[in-house]
Amino acid sequence: MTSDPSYYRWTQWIFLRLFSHWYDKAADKARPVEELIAHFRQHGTHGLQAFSAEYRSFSAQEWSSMSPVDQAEILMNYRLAYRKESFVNWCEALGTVLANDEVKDGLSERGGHPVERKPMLQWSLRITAYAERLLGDLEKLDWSDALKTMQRNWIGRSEGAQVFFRLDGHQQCLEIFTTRPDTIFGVSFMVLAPEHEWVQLLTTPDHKEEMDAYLTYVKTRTERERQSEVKQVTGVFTGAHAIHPFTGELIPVWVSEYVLKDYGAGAIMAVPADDERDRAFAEKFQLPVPEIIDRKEWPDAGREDRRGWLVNSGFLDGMLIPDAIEAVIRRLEQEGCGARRVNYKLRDALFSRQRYWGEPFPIVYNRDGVAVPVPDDQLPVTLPDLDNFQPTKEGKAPLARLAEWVQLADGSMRETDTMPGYAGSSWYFLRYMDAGNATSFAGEEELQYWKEVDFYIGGTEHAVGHLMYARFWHKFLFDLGRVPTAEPFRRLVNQGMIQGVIESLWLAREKKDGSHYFLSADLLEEKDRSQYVAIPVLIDFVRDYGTDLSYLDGEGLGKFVAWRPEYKEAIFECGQGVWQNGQFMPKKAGAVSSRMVTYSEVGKMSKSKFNVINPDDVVATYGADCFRMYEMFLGPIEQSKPWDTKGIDGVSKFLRRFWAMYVGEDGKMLLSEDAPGREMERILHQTIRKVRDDLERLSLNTCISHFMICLNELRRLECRSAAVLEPLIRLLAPFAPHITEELWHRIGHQGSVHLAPYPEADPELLLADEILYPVSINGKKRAELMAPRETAPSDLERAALSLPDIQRWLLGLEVKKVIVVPGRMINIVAG
RNA sequence: GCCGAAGUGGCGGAAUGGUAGACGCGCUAGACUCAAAAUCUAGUGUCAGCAAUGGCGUGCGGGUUCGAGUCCCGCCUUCGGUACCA
Repeated sequence: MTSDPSYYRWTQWIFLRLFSHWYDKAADKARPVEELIAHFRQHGTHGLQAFSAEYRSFSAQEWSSMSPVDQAEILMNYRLAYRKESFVNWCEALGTVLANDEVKDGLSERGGHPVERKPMLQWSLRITAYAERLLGDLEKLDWSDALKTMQRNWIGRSEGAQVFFRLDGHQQCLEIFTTRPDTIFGVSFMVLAPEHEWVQLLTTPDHKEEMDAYLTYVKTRTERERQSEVKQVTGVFTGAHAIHPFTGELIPVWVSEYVLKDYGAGAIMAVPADDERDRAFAEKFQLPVPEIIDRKEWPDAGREDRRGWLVNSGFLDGMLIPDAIEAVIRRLEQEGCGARRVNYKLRDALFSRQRYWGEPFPIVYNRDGVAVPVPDDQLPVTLPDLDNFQPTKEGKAPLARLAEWVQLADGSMRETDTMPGYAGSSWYFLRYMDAGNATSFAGEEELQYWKEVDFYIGGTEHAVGHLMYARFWHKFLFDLGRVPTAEPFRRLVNQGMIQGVIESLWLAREKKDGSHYFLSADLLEEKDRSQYVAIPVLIDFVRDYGTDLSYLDGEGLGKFVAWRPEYKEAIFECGQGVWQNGQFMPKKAGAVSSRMVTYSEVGKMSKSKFNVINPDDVVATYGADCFRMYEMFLGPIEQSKPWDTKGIDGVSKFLRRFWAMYVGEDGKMLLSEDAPGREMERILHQTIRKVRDDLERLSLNTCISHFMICLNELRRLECRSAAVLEPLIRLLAPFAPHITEELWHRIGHQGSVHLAPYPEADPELLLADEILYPVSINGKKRAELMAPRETAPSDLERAALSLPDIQRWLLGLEVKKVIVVPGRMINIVAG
């Protein structure tokens, strides 16, 4: 649906709104760019509180004298959809950009080619402008705490200070962010991210060679690796020095991959005395570690507890940490070399993809290269047909191949990147409210009627991706007055993931005799594991799928290399022999067939893992109702588990028996108008109550078992009474929508069963006349007692004590106390 | 490391502090059938016993309680999330 032009027309439309709006921090909402331009014209940047990437100030006059190209560039700093240089995982050999998922240990998952971090001009969405609201509004939502915590951590708000350090021999000041400005007297070095724009500028000639080598090394490392290998400390000295704002001391400036470009200012002041990473770095490179916090009074306190007295810290000496933080910020502000600052871990969302399948951007570039929106009345910009979906040699998106599509008559050129999957998925729920609307993404009246999504059931895998983007788009549309609520999803429950088994082959990192070399999983020893990369295999090729010994036979290997031509000539070491180019060469006589064991692990079912099981097959065999009920029956909704059809027959039997209750083998209806027995009514009403209760707490698996129990009992009673069986259809309708609808019509109703009222339990009919009491001695059950519902506790006690079994057990014991819980149990305390 | 969740038969799982293992799968036996499938009936935690019956049983060790899978304390294990976040 999101890939249909009549839908993505509105995705493009929303994108253009994002493009033409900026975030006003004073009003705390998005406003049209025209208003920003008006402000620039009158006041320049004076008095402006806007969310932007760079802080630049200019006067009204300076603005007016700028060229249109320069003005456009300035505006890009403010637009909510904007273009900037971003780092991507570039794979030269494949000529494409890869997702973090597709890169393993610096090599592409496909083919094992080197991948490097490369800056490219990309569209991004300024979600960071909404960070505070995305954080604050979480409070109002009826979501699980686990999910809220995840979003909070992802947004990662931290309070601290930005500090500017003058640089020795340079004009510029180096900006850093710290949550602990009080430790400023403990700074013994500075660290820049390798991508920091001043690395080249600051590196002195005698350190240049070492720095270039280091930067080359860092390029081969993905962000994920840089963040996961905590133990290895690497870095290079630039040769430059910063000047301490209070002491005037010279502080060496280093570059290290442990500092990330996109967080804070991309540079830190390192305080080895109070930061583990800084300390490890100082130890490795023998930098001083000045002590500045005295924690003697709080021996158990960690860094996070912020307990301690400041020492060796100039004017901060003798202060407690929280007081020192306040004092130092005040002083930094007075001296104009720093300010209080709130920082977020959340980063702007990369919105460009160099792929074919995606919504085209409704953007053209004029002769000056300025991005210009396609007018609303020319939307949608549709995805043109293409016969080659590869990126171009220069790394441009596949659409760039279509010169006649890209090049417009007036000399301007179309954007050739496409939008990512989450573009369409960020607002689809709004389209459901008014799917056919041709003049708006959804009509105002419809939006007012439906408002937001009352109840959203989704997997945790969307916790910080989809759910964050959708909230952001929704808030933006709310600012525009286009949706009535500030949040899209009021209540949210995380269902467990249906997992799959991921099957992979081990590929050696090093080629053997110039060929790719795969090793059967049963032959790989633990110690050699780091020398191999797991290459996922389409599970259709695998024999004994899901077992420890799942494998590819010769046929499977043939399919594998046909599917992955880059491994056409690879060597497959199978143990008993070697398979290559469709031939199996046994090592010794007697080995007949190849058996390439795959590595199996339970994980999410995902297109990228090639382990998706299509429910169509199950639906074709068992029907959609059965599939639906079996999924419910599997277990608690929030629990993840691998997909397994082992128990599906039970549900299938239930549905067939259910049908057989109503319809005879000759197709005739079996219902009678006879008055139902009391027991039948009780069974029905107890089932109604239990199903309603369990539905309320989303315990769907127990609902299904209540239906099974109900059916078993009604079958035992040979129930045909319409007074019982008619409400039962309505009760089952949400669980088995098709079969119930069919039965509903067969028993003579016209409308849909799904519009009929849901049955309510009659409390009068719920209670059984007799209750079977367990009789325990000291908490151990020794006998049972059947008694009428209204029996008084004292009578129950007498009856229990007189049971023969109980008398036998009580021989030689003294009864000390009898506990009777009416309707529940009887316990005799004896000793 | 931190945060979160969970440990119950051969398996998926059930149990407001009150009969542990509901319901289903699987398995065993029987009925129907020439036979099989399908269907139906019965049994199925474990140990001892022909049986009646009894002992033991919810990861491990303690505790609270008339009574603990459930509550409390301490451990173990597994799964999920997350991490050079300055």
